[in-house]
Amino acid sequence: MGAKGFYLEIKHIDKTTGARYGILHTPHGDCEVPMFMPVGTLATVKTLSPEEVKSLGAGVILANTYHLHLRPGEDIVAEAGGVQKFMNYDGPMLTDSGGYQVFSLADNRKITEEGVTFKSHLNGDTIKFTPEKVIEIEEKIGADIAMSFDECIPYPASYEYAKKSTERTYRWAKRGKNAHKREDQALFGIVQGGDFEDLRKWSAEELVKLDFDGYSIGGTSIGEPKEVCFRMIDYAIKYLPEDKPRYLMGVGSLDYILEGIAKGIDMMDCVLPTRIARHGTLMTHNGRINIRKEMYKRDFTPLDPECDCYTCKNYTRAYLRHLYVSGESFGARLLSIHNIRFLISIVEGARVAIQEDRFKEYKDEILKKYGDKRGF
RNA sequence: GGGAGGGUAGCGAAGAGGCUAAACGCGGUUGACUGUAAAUCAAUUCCUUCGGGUUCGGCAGUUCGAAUCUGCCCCCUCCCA
Repeated sequence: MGAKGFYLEIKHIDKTTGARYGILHTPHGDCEVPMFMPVGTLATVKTLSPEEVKSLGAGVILANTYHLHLRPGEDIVAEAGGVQKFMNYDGPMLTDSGGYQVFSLADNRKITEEGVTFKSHLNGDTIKFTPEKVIEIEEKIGADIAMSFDECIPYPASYEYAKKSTERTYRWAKRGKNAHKREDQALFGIVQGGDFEDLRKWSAEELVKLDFDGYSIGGTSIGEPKEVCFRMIDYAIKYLPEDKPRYLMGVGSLDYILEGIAKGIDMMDCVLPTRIARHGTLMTHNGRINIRKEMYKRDFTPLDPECDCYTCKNYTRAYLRHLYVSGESFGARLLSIHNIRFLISIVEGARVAIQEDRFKEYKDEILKKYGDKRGF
Protein backbone atom coordinates (compact mmCIF):
# COMPACT_ATOMS: atom_id res chain seq x y z
CA MET A 1 0.00 0.00 0.00
CA GLY A 2 0.95 3.63 -0.27
CA ALA A 3 3.13 5.57 2.10
CA LYS A 4 1.63 6.60 5.39
CA GLY A 5 0.30 10.14 5.42
CA PHE A 6 1.00 10.64 1.76
CA TYR A 7 -1.77 11.23 -0.72
CA LEU A 8 -3.07 13.68 -3.24
CA GLU A 9 -6.43 15.25 -2.81
CA ILE A 10 -7.73 16.67 -6.07
CA LYS A 11 -9.99 19.62 -5.37
CA HIS A 12 -10.80 20.98 -8.75
CA ILE A 13 -10.18 20.40 -12.42
CA ASP A 14 -10.06 23.42 -14.70
CA LYS A 15 -12.78 23.24 -17.32
CA THR A 16 -10.77 25.10 -19.94
CA THR A 17 -7.71 22.83 -19.92
CA GLY A 18 -8.03 19.94 -17.51
CA ALA A 19 -5.40 21.42 -15.20
CA ARG A 20 -5.64 20.09 -11.66
CA TYR A 21 -5.78 21.89 -8.35
CA GLY A 22 -5.31 19.90 -5.19
CA ILE A 23 -3.57 19.32 -1.90
CA LEU A 24 -0.61 17.02 -1.55
CA HIS A 25 -0.43 15.58 1.93
CA THR A 26 3.01 14.54 3.13
CA PRO A 27 4.53 13.57 6.48
CA HIS A 28 6.11 17.02 6.64
CA GLY A 29 2.96 18.94 5.88
CA ASP A 30 0.50 19.70 3.14
CA CYS A 31 1.12 21.71 0.05
CA GLU A 32 -0.97 22.85 -2.84
CA VAL A 33 -0.55 21.62 -6.38
CA PRO A 34 0.32 22.42 -9.02
CA MET A 35 3.61 23.47 -7.56
CA PHE A 36 7.08 24.46 -8.54
CA MET A 37 9.80 22.81 -6.47
CA PRO A 38 13.13 24.58 -6.01
CA VAL A 39 16.19 22.35 -6.18
CA GLY A 40 18.62 22.01 -3.30
CA THR A 41 20.94 19.35 -4.61
CA LEU A 42 23.39 19.38 -1.73
CA ALA A 43 20.73 19.88 0.94
CA THR A 44 20.68 23.60 0.35
CA VAL A 45 18.89 25.71 -2.20
CA LYS A 46 22.01 27.55 -3.23
CA THR A 47 22.49 30.90 -1.47
CA LEU A 48 19.19 30.68 0.44
CA SER A 49 18.39 29.84 4.03
CA PRO A 50 15.59 27.34 4.65
CA GLU A 51 13.52 30.14 6.17
CA GLU A 52 13.89 32.13 2.97
CA VAL A 53 12.92 29.15 0.84
CA LYS A 54 9.84 28.67 3.00
CA SER A 55 8.92 32.33 2.81
CA LEU A 56 8.95 32.15 -0.99
CA GLY A 57 5.99 29.82 -0.84
CA ALA A 58 7.83 26.65 -1.71
CA GLY A 59 6.02 23.39 -1.06
CA VAL A 60 8.41 20.54 -1.69
CA ILE A 61 12.12 21.07 -2.25
CA LEU A 62 14.56 18.58 -3.72
CA ALA A 63 17.87 17.13 -2.71
CA ASN A 64 20.02 14.70 -4.63
CA THR A 65 20.90 11.13 -3.79
CA TYR A 66 24.08 10.94 -5.82
CA HIS A 67 25.49 14.18 -4.47
CA LEU A 68 24.59 13.52 -0.84
CA HIS A 69 25.94 10.00 -1.09
CA LEU A 70 29.30 11.38 -2.19
CA ARG A 71 29.28 14.12 0.39
CA PRO A 72 28.65 14.00 3.29
CA GLY A 73 27.33 10.42 2.89
CA GLU A 74 23.85 9.20 3.74
CA ASP A 75 24.93 7.75 7.09
CA ILE A 76 25.79 11.21 8.34
CA VAL A 77 22.49 12.56 7.11
CA ALA A 78 20.72 9.68 8.85
CA GLU A 79 22.70 10.31 12.01
CA ALA A 80 21.58 13.94 11.92
CA GLY A 81 18.02 12.66 11.92
CA GLY A 82 17.29 12.81 8.21
CA VAL A 83 17.77 15.47 5.61
CA GLN A 84 15.19 17.87 7.01
CA LYS A 85 16.78 17.86 10.45
CA PHE A 86 20.23 17.99 8.91
CA MET A 87 19.51 21.14 6.92
CA ASN A 88 16.96 22.62 9.31
CA TYR A 89 14.14 22.61 6.77
CA ASP A 90 10.82 21.50 8.19
CA GLY A 91 8.88 21.25 4.94
CA PRO A 92 8.29 18.36 2.56
CA MET A 93 11.27 17.12 0.59
CA LEU A 94 12.02 14.85 -2.33
CA THR A 95 15.25 13.16 -3.32
CA ASP A 96 16.13 12.67 -6.91
CA SER A 97 17.67 9.26 -7.42
CA GLY A 98 20.82 10.02 -9.36
CA GLY A 99 19.09 9.11 -12.60
CA TYR A 100 19.75 12.57 -13.90
CA GLN A 101 23.46 12.13 -13.15
CA VAL A 102 23.42 9.04 -15.36
CA PHE A 103 22.70 11.57 -18.09
CA SER A 104 24.63 14.66 -16.96
CA LEU A 105 27.75 12.78 -15.90
CA ALA A 106 27.63 10.41 -18.84
CA ASP A 107 31.39 10.62 -19.39
CA ASN A 108 32.03 9.22 -15.94
CA ARG A 109 29.73 6.26 -15.74
CA LYS A 110 28.96 2.86 -17.11
CA ILE A 111 25.50 1.31 -17.30
CA THR A 112 24.77 -2.38 -16.92
CA GLU A 113 21.63 -4.31 -16.12
CA GLU A 114 22.75 -4.41 -12.52
CA GLY A 115 23.03 -0.66 -12.21
CA VAL A 116 25.39 2.22 -12.90
CA THR A 117 29.00 2.57 -11.95
CA PHE A 118 30.04 6.18 -11.57
CA LYS A 119 33.47 7.57 -11.29
CA SER A 120 33.06 10.20 -8.61
CA HIS A 121 33.40 13.68 -10.02
CA LEU A 122 34.96 14.69 -6.70
CA ASN A 123 37.81 12.24 -6.34
CA GLY A 124 37.47 9.52 -8.96
CA ASP A 125 36.20 6.89 -6.53
CA THR A 126 34.17 4.09 -8.05
CA ILE A 127 30.54 4.48 -6.97
CA LYS A 128 28.21 1.61 -7.65
CA PHE A 129 24.53 2.50 -7.85
CA THR A 130 22.00 -0.28 -8.10
CA PRO A 131 18.26 0.35 -7.76
CA GLU A 132 18.37 -1.33 -4.36
CA LYS A 133 21.36 0.68 -3.23
CA VAL A 134 19.71 3.92 -4.31
CA ILE A 135 16.61 3.09 -2.29
CA GLU A 136 18.77 2.29 0.70
CA ILE A 137 20.47 5.67 0.40
CA GLU A 138 17.19 7.49 -0.11
CA GLU A 139 15.67 5.82 2.92
CA LYS A 140 18.61 6.98 4.98
CA ILE A 141 18.39 10.50 3.64
CA GLY A 142 14.77 10.27 4.59
CA ALA A 143 12.94 12.71 2.33
CA ASP A 144 9.15 12.46 2.09
CA ILE A 145 9.37 11.37 -1.51
CA ALA A 146 12.00 9.09 -3.02
CA MET A 147 12.47 8.70 -6.75
CA SER A 148 13.14 5.37 -8.43
CA PHE A 149 16.55 4.96 -9.98
CA ASP A 150 16.31 5.50 -13.70
CA GLU A 151 18.31 6.50 -16.70
CA CYS A 152 17.45 9.92 -18.02
CA ILE A 153 17.67 9.13 -21.71
CA PRO A 154 19.51 11.70 -23.81
CA TYR A 155 17.78 13.48 -26.65
CA PRO A 156 17.88 12.56 -29.39
CA ALA A 157 18.04 8.81 -28.83
CA SER A 158 17.42 6.02 -31.29
CA TYR A 159 14.32 3.92 -30.90
CA GLU A 160 16.47 0.93 -30.24
CA TYR A 161 18.38 2.62 -27.44
CA ALA A 162 15.30 4.26 -25.94
CA LYS A 163 13.54 0.90 -25.85
CA LYS A 164 16.42 -0.89 -24.24
CA SER A 165 16.91 1.84 -21.67
CA THR A 166 13.24 2.29 -20.91
CA GLU A 167 12.76 -1.42 -20.30
CA ARG A 168 15.79 -1.45 -18.04
CA THR A 169 14.54 1.59 -16.14
CA TYR A 170 11.28 -0.28 -15.65
CA ARG A 171 13.12 -3.30 -14.23
CA TRP A 172 15.09 -0.97 -11.96
CA ALA A 173 11.86 0.63 -10.79
CA LYS A 174 10.46 -2.79 -9.96
CA ARG A 175 13.58 -3.78 -8.06
CA GLY A 176 13.58 -0.47 -6.20
CA LYS A 177 9.94 -0.87 -5.33
CA ASN A 178 10.63 -4.29 -3.86
CA ALA A 179 13.55 -2.95 -1.88
CA HIS A 180 11.68 0.04 -0.51
CA LYS A 181 10.62 -0.49 3.10
CA ARG A 182 10.09 2.91 4.71
CA GLU A 183 6.40 3.42 5.24
CA ASP A 184 6.66 7.10 5.94
CA GLN A 185 8.28 7.73 2.58
CA ALA A 186 6.54 7.85 -0.78
CA LEU A 187 8.17 6.29 -3.81
CA PHE A 188 7.63 7.56 -7.34
CA GLY A 189 8.18 5.73 -10.60
CA ILE A 190 9.69 7.52 -13.57
CA VAL A 191 8.23 7.20 -17.04
CA GLN A 192 10.87 7.17 -19.75
CA GLY A 193 10.52 6.24 -23.42
CA GLY A 194 12.21 9.13 -25.18
CA ASP A 195 10.24 10.70 -27.98
CA PHE A 196 8.43 7.45 -28.80
CA GLU A 197 4.73 7.14 -28.21
CA ASP A 198 4.60 3.38 -27.77
CA LEU A 199 7.53 3.38 -25.36
CA ARG A 200 6.04 6.14 -23.23
CA LYS A 201 2.73 4.27 -23.15
CA TRP A 202 4.40 1.01 -22.25
CA SER A 203 6.55 2.63 -19.60
CA ALA A 204 3.60 4.41 -18.00
CA GLU A 205 1.33 1.38 -18.06
CA GLU A 206 3.90 -0.99 -16.64
CA LEU A 207 4.89 1.42 -13.86
CA VAL A 208 1.26 1.97 -12.92
CA LYS A 209 0.87 -1.78 -12.46
CA LEU A 210 3.59 -1.58 -9.82
CA ASP A 211 1.44 0.91 -7.90
CA PHE A 212 3.76 3.74 -6.99
CA ASP A 213 2.76 6.67 -4.80
CA GLY A 214 3.23 9.00 -7.70
CA TYR A 215 4.58 9.08 -11.23
CA SER A 216 6.97 11.35 -12.94
CA ILE A 217 7.70 12.00 -16.55
CA GLY A 218 11.42 12.01 -17.06
CA GLY A 219 13.83 12.54 -19.89
CA THR A 220 12.33 15.98 -20.49
CA SER A 221 13.92 19.42 -20.74
CA ILE A 222 17.34 18.18 -21.64
CA GLY A 223 17.70 20.19 -24.80
CA GLU A 224 14.86 18.79 -26.89
CA PRO A 225 12.58 21.17 -28.77
CA LYS A 226 9.59 22.42 -26.84
CA GLU A 227 7.08 20.54 -28.98
CA VAL A 228 8.94 17.32 -28.31
CA CYS A 229 8.76 17.87 -24.57
CA PHE A 230 5.06 18.64 -24.80
CA ARG A 231 4.29 15.54 -26.79
CA MET A 232 6.34 13.37 -24.46
CA ILE A 233 3.96 14.55 -21.74
CA ASP A 234 0.96 13.76 -23.94
CA TYR A 235 2.26 10.30 -24.76
CA ALA A 236 2.46 9.38 -21.09
CA ILE A 237 0.04 11.35 -19.00
CA LYS A 238 -3.15 9.72 -20.19
CA TYR A 239 -2.02 6.41 -18.74
CA LEU A 240 -1.30 7.81 -15.29
CA PRO A 241 -3.92 7.43 -12.55
CA GLU A 242 -5.98 10.49 -11.72
CA ASP A 243 -5.57 10.14 -8.00
CA LYS A 244 -1.78 10.09 -7.88
CA PRO A 245 0.58 13.01 -8.22
CA ARG A 246 2.19 13.59 -11.60
CA TYR A 247 5.59 15.10 -11.63
CA LEU A 248 7.24 16.58 -14.70
CA MET A 249 10.95 16.47 -14.10
CA GLY A 250 13.39 19.25 -14.74
CA VAL A 251 11.00 21.86 -16.00
CA GLY A 252 11.48 25.41 -14.92
CA SER A 253 10.84 27.82 -17.76
CA LEU A 254 7.60 29.71 -17.78
CA ASP A 255 6.05 28.20 -20.88
CA TYR A 256 6.97 24.63 -19.96
CA ILE A 257 5.55 25.09 -16.49
CA LEU A 258 2.27 26.55 -17.68
CA GLU A 259 1.91 24.05 -20.48
CA GLY A 260 2.69 21.22 -18.10
CA ILE A 261 0.02 22.41 -15.71
CA ALA A 262 -2.47 22.68 -18.57
CA LYS A 263 -1.74 19.06 -19.43
CA GLY A 264 -2.47 17.92 -15.89
CA ILE A 265 0.95 18.00 -14.24
CA ASP A 266 1.00 18.60 -10.49
CA MET A 267 4.67 18.99 -9.65
CA MET A 268 7.70 20.39 -11.42
CA ASP A 269 11.24 21.13 -10.33
CA CYS A 270 14.15 22.90 -11.88
CA VAL A 271 17.54 24.41 -11.14
CA LEU A 272 16.88 27.08 -13.73
CA PRO A 273 15.66 29.93 -11.51
CA THR A 274 18.50 29.56 -9.05
CA ARG A 275 21.18 28.91 -11.61
CA ILE A 276 20.34 31.72 -13.99
CA ALA A 277 19.90 34.07 -11.03
CA ARG A 278 23.48 33.36 -10.02
CA HIS A 279 24.40 34.09 -13.62
CA GLY A 280 22.56 37.42 -13.59
CA THR A 281 19.44 36.48 -15.55
CA LEU A 282 16.08 37.24 -14.03
CA MET A 283 12.59 36.28 -15.07
CA THR A 284 10.07 39.09 -14.76
CA HIS A 285 6.44 39.57 -15.71
CA ASN A 286 7.67 41.43 -18.77
CA GLY A 287 10.31 38.98 -19.88
CA ARG A 288 13.92 38.27 -19.12
CA ILE A 289 16.43 40.76 -17.80
CA ASN A 290 20.16 40.46 -17.53
CA ILE A 291 21.11 42.58 -14.58
CA ARG A 292 24.75 42.84 -15.59
CA LYS A 293 23.93 45.26 -18.38
CA GLU A 294 25.22 48.78 -18.07
CA MET A 295 21.76 50.17 -18.80
CA TYR A 296 20.76 49.25 -15.26
CA LYS A 297 23.62 51.19 -13.69
CA ARG A 298 21.38 54.13 -12.79
CA ASP A 299 18.06 52.30 -12.85
CA PHE A 300 16.61 52.90 -9.42
CA THR A 301 13.41 50.99 -10.09
CA PRO A 302 12.57 47.51 -8.82
CA LEU A 303 13.62 44.46 -10.80
CA ASP A 304 9.99 43.62 -11.48
CA PRO A 305 7.45 46.18 -10.27
CA GLU A 306 4.73 43.54 -10.33
CA CYS A 307 6.63 41.11 -8.14
CA ASP A 308 5.90 40.80 -4.45
CA CYS A 309 9.26 39.33 -3.46
CA TYR A 310 11.60 40.72 -0.83
CA THR A 311 14.12 41.74 -3.47
CA CYS A 312 11.65 43.66 -5.59
CA LYS A 313 10.08 45.34 -2.60
CA ASN A 314 13.36 46.55 -1.14
CA TYR A 315 16.09 46.90 -3.74
CA THR A 316 16.74 48.66 -7.03
CA ARG A 317 18.13 47.34 -10.28
CA ALA A 318 21.10 49.65 -9.84
CA TYR A 319 21.92 48.09 -6.49
CA LEU A 320 21.37 44.53 -7.73
CA ARG A 321 23.60 45.22 -10.70
CA HIS A 322 26.23 46.62 -8.41
CA LEU A 323 26.15 43.51 -6.24
CA TYR A 324 26.22 41.20 -9.24
CA VAL A 325 29.06 42.97 -11.00
CA SER A 326 31.00 43.10 -7.75
CA GLY A 327 30.56 39.37 -7.27
CA GLU A 328 28.90 39.88 -3.90
CA SER A 329 27.16 36.80 -2.60
CA PHE A 330 24.27 38.88 -1.31
CA GLY A 331 23.48 39.66 -4.93
CA ALA A 332 23.20 35.99 -5.82
CA ARG A 333 20.88 35.57 -2.88
CA LEU A 334 18.61 38.48 -3.73
CA LEU A 335 18.43 37.40 -7.37
CA SER A 336 17.69 33.79 -6.42
CA ILE A 337 14.95 34.97 -4.09
CA HIS A 338 13.38 36.85 -6.95
CA ASN A 339 13.51 34.10 -9.57
CA ILE A 340 12.11 31.46 -7.27
CA ARG A 341 9.42 33.73 -5.93
CA PHE A 342 8.55 34.78 -9.46
CA LEU A 343 7.95 31.21 -10.62
CA ILE A 344 6.13 30.25 -7.46
CA SER A 345 3.88 33.29 -7.65
CA ILE A 346 3.04 32.44 -11.25
CA VAL A 347 2.08 28.96 -10.14
CA GLU A 348 0.09 30.36 -7.24
CA GLY A 349 -1.84 32.44 -9.76
CA ALA A 350 -2.35 29.28 -11.77
CA ARG A 351 -3.95 27.54 -8.79
CA VAL A 352 -6.42 30.35 -8.37
CA ALA A 353 -7.16 30.42 -12.08
CA ILE A 354 -7.74 26.66 -12.14
CA GLN A 355 -10.24 26.90 -9.33
CA GLU A 356 -12.04 29.60 -11.26
CA ASP A 357 -11.97 27.65 -14.50
CA ARG A 358 -9.98 30.25 -16.37
CA PHE A 359 -6.57 28.67 -16.55
CA LYS A 360 -6.29 28.82 -20.32
CA GLU A 361 -6.85 32.55 -20.30
CA TYR A 362 -4.42 32.97 -17.40
CA LYS A 363 -1.72 31.00 -19.17
CA ASP A 364 -2.11 32.84 -22.46
CA GLU A 365 -2.03 36.22 -20.75
CA ILE A 366 1.10 35.49 -18.76
CA LEU A 367 2.95 34.09 -21.75
CA LYS A 368 1.90 36.89 -24.04
CA LYS A 369 3.17 39.48 -21.63
CA TYR A 370 6.35 37.57 -20.96
CA GLY A 371 7.03 37.63 -24.65
CA ASP A 372 10.04 35.39 -24.88
CA LYS A 373 9.38 32.51 -27.23
CA ARG A 374 11.53 30.25 -25.14
CA GLY A 375 9.68 31.11 -21.99
CA PHE A 376 12.65 31.94 -19.84
C1' G B 1 70.11 72.33 -12.55
C1' G B 2 71.92 66.78 -12.43
C1' G B 3 70.48 61.55 -12.77
C1' A B 4 67.10 57.33 -13.70
C1' G B 5 62.71 55.18 -15.68
C1' G B 6 58.38 55.71 -18.63
C1' G B 7 54.47 57.16 -22.56
C1' U B 8 50.97 50.60 -26.42
C1' A B 9 43.56 49.97 -28.07
C1' G B 10 38.09 52.61 -22.83
C1' C B 11 41.65 51.31 -18.47
C1' G B 12 45.87 48.31 -16.66
C1' A B 13 49.72 45.75 -18.99
C1' A B 14 52.88 42.39 -22.49
C1' G B 15 55.58 42.92 -26.96
C1' A B 16 61.92 45.20 -28.30
C1' G B 17 62.88 44.80 -36.66
C1' G B 18 58.76 40.74 -40.59
C1' C B 19 54.93 35.16 -37.86
C1' U B 20 51.42 42.00 -34.74
C1' A B 21 45.35 45.07 -35.52
C1' A B 22 49.03 44.02 -31.44
C1' A B 23 49.27 38.51 -25.75
C1' C B 24 46.81 38.82 -21.06
C1' G B 25 43.56 41.08 -17.30
C1' C B 26 39.70 44.57 -16.27
C1' G B 27 35.74 47.24 -18.25
C1' G B 28 31.82 46.97 -22.37
C1' U B 29 28.49 44.06 -25.53
C1' U B 30 25.90 39.49 -26.88
C1' G B 31 24.58 34.52 -26.05
C1' A B 32 23.84 29.99 -23.28
C1' C B 33 22.09 27.67 -18.78
C1' U B 34 15.95 23.22 -17.59
C1' G B 35 15.41 15.92 -12.05
C1' U B 36 22.95 21.49 -10.40
C1' A B 37 30.66 18.67 -11.65
C1' A B 38 27.62 25.56 -13.39
C1' A B 39 28.02 32.49 -8.27
C1' U B 40 29.59 28.95 -14.68
C1' C B 41 30.65 28.80 -19.78
C1' A B 42 31.01 30.77 -24.87
C1' A B 43 31.45 34.73 -28.46
C1' U B 44 32.74 39.64 -29.35
C1' U B 45 35.36 44.52 -28.19
C1' C B 46 40.36 50.43 -33.34
C1' C B 47 37.20 52.01 -37.93
C1' U B 48 34.70 49.74 -42.10
C1' U B 49 29.73 50.11 -47.32
C1' C B 50 33.84 43.79 -45.22
C1' G B 51 37.07 45.36 -50.67
C1' G B 52 39.77 47.57 -47.18
C1' G B 53 41.33 51.79 -43.88
C1' U B 54 44.02 54.02 -39.74
C1' U B 55 47.18 52.62 -35.20
C1' C B 56 51.42 51.76 -30.36
C1' G B 57 53.08 60.43 -27.24
C1' G B 58 54.57 63.94 -31.83
C1' C B 59 57.52 64.97 -36.05
C1' A B 60 61.54 63.55 -39.14
C1' G B 61 64.69 59.54 -40.46
C1' U B 62 67.18 54.34 -41.16
C1' U B 63 65.24 49.80 -43.53
C1' C B 64 62.50 45.77 -48.73
C1' G B 65 59.81 45.97 -43.89
C1' A B 66 59.25 49.82 -37.62
C1' A B 67 55.09 49.69 -31.70
C1' U B 68 60.10 47.71 -31.87
C1' C B 69 66.39 51.13 -34.47
C1' U B 70 68.17 56.76 -34.85
C1' G B 71 67.48 62.21 -34.06
C1' C B 72 64.78 66.20 -32.23
C1' C B 73 60.42 67.71 -29.59
C1' C B 74 56.22 67.17 -25.94
C1' C B 75 54.43 64.99 -21.52
C1' C B 76 54.68 61.76 -16.82
C1' U B 77 57.13 59.39 -12.45
C1' C B 78 61.10 58.82 -9.08
C1' C B 79 66.02 60.19 -6.97
C1' C B 80 69.89 64.02 -6.03
C1' A B 81 70.62 69.40 -5.65
